[in-house]
Amino acid sequence: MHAYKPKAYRTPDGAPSDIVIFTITSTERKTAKKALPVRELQVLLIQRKNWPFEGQWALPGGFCKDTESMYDCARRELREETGVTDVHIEYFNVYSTPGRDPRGWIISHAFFALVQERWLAERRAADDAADVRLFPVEEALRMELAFDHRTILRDALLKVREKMLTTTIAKQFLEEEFTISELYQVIQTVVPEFEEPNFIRKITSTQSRKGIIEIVRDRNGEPKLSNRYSQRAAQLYRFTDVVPQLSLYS
Amino acid sequence: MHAYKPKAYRTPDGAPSDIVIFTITSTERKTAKKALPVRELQVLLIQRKNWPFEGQWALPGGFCKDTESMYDCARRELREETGVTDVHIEYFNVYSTPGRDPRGWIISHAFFALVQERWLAERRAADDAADVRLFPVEEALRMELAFDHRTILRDALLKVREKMLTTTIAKQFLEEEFTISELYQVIQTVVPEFEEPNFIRKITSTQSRKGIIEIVRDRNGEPKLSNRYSQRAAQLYRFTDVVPQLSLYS
DNA sequence: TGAATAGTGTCTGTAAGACAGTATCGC
DNA sequence: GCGATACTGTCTTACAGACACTATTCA
Repeated sequence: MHAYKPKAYRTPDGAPSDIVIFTITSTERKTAKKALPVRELQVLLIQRKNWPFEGQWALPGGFCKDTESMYDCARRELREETGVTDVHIEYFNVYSTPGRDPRGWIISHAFFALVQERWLAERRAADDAADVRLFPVEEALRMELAFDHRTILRDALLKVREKMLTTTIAKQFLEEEFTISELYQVIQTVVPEFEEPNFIRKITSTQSRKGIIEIVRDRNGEPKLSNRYSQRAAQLYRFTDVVPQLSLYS
Repeated sequence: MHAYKPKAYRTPDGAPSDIVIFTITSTERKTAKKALPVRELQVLLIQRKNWPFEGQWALPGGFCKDTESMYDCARRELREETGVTDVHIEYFNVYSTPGRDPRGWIISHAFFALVQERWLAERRAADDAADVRLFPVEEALRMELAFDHRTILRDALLKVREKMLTTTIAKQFLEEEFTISELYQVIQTVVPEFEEPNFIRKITSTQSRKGIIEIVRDRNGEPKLSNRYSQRAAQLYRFTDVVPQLSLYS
């Protein structure tokens, strides 16, 4: 009936995805023999080797193809930039302020990914990047990043902090089996102001939330312990499939 | 240095925003004289009068211009479709599955808006729409909507339900001052399975959350009451500026 | 024995959850 | 007095928060 005119108006010059890749690095403390490692939240940046923002650090990302969804695009870029597959990747916002990219009208879709440090071991630079590096988040936030990537990084960090406290994404930074101290440390690494003196009581003996983790037992039904970081062996836990439902009103 | 070739690859044919406009309708019960109204969650749809999906119902929305951000676009579309400004509007997801729009490669950005029924009083159809109507959400979810709009509507509803229980967006559906019953009713209208026998105790006398609402007092410092819906006058409350921080771990 | 981690015991005050009871007021 | 809304009283159990105490093992 009505003919559709596809190019009556200007169309975008590209729809990329940008990915804020977070990891937690662990470094052993030399002071003590068996002690909890020092953990730090880091973000992966690449140094641009092309115009615009040549030489500046930027979030990894790239243009979406017409044969893939934004989510596919983000996963592909993550694989191409880091070699990593099968990790937690989540969309969180769109960045579309006019003029945000000197190349034209480019609408960027921001994802964050949570990756274990060991998956990044064999990371490799993509064509587009002169260098790839991890930076502590606090340092990255003080840098002058390409485009509006500092804003994107700040938003991603706020989102991850919120989700760290309201969902079970902490498991992305932990082994399948972990001790309560490790969990506590991971939460504190992402949310520095988090402090909870009676943490172990709350999580293990509070009816309303103890369902989210469970004690690991060996095949004899005996509680499974670990002394990786301690003299006295600690109980191992794992996350269950329970999806916590928080509510203001109940 | 490196010349930038803007049209080396195919670029998107458009980046629209689609808006899921929710409202709660109130209809008086004829049985009783002073009684709480029957409330229902409704969504605004428009009937398309152009190809594609001519004649089918769709979410309001439209293409973004290169002089505005996606958020600006959504607000403009909301104003054009309903005449409404200054309401809660929030971005929640991107829809980009290849083939989702027969007109080409079109990446849609989905927002939801929460609007009071009375703001929709003087709504008017846009050029593009043969008709504009409110549908109960449950009915809209059973309809065959244009494009992937049923998926978008379903996702929006899940998001709004989650936010209804974890943030103070309930205030978008209430007057500045409201009674506890009205608040309870609004929550139940959006989240039908919500039930909380001791609701009034929790919200008014629990240290950890009573900060989110406060008693309204008149200029003499006397508690301000309302008997709009009841024989016995009920205490009026208002939301404070407190932003609730929910946490699994504390 | 001390350092480092991993817990447990116990007490107090507050909150959750259930459910019955009272209050107000128009018809 | 009834119906409809709006609370309050009271009781039991659960949880929060504090803090001292015990447990395990290695250097």
